[in-house]
Amino acid sequence: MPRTKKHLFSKADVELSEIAKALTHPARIAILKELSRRQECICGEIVDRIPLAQATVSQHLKELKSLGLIAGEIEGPKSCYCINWKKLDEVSALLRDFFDQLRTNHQRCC
Amino acid sequence: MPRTKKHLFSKADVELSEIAKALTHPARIAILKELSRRQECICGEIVDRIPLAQATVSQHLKELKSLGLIAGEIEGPKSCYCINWKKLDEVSALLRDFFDQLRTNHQRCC
DNA sequence: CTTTATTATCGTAATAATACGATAAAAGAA
DNA sequence: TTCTTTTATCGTATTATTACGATAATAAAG
Repeated sequence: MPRTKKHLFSKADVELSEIAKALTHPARIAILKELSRRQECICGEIVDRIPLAQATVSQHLKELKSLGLIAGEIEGPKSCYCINWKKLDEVSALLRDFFDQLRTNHQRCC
Repeated sequence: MPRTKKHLFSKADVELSEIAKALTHPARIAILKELSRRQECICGEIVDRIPLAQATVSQHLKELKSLGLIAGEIEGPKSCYCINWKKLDEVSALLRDFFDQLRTNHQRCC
């Protein structure tokens, strides 16, 4: 029955919800933190740091990549990921704007 | 097979992921925006504004309530919701801190 | 060329989220 | 009391997410 009804909402609301989805798993948060801590892009060191199977970590990396939050380059057998700071700043700004907007609208309530 | 492994992550990462979950559906974002626009708490006017069945909207309200982002009081047949600004500010701060932390760690990358 | 190490993808199973009709619950109106 | 309005909950169907073993793919090492 549940064909999703998300298309009935505004573009802005859908976009924000997509962004939020990136952060709904602690593994993806941990991956972003780990990547931000490194001077240089790492590869499968991430796998060692995340308490999940290699296949699962790879899947989370793929999701972060498809959202544009990280970039990955395959270098032979290894592959190398890093944060897409431009995108991350955009995302951060969108979330900040959302909360600011709520605050501004706020007039009086219970 | 997938018994969730979220308990293997840090408390902070899990907490942030729970917060993000509140925003992963455009209906919940729209509800928060709608509530913030009102001077007084409204009730089922939300249902009229959200393009989903009454039962579904009620379910989204319940989720926002269980996360503490909104408060609801039953007043006879009607019920009245409003934003919990204290909680919303906490959530907003946590997200801001997260992005700031990433930025601070950032040293050099590809 | 064969082996090894590293990562991505496939298949699949389990669980969570979404959506709504039907119905219950609650209190005011008739 | 009975009817009406409003909202919450239950049951259930569908879809999405999570998780991992197995396996493919890739390039360097031997």
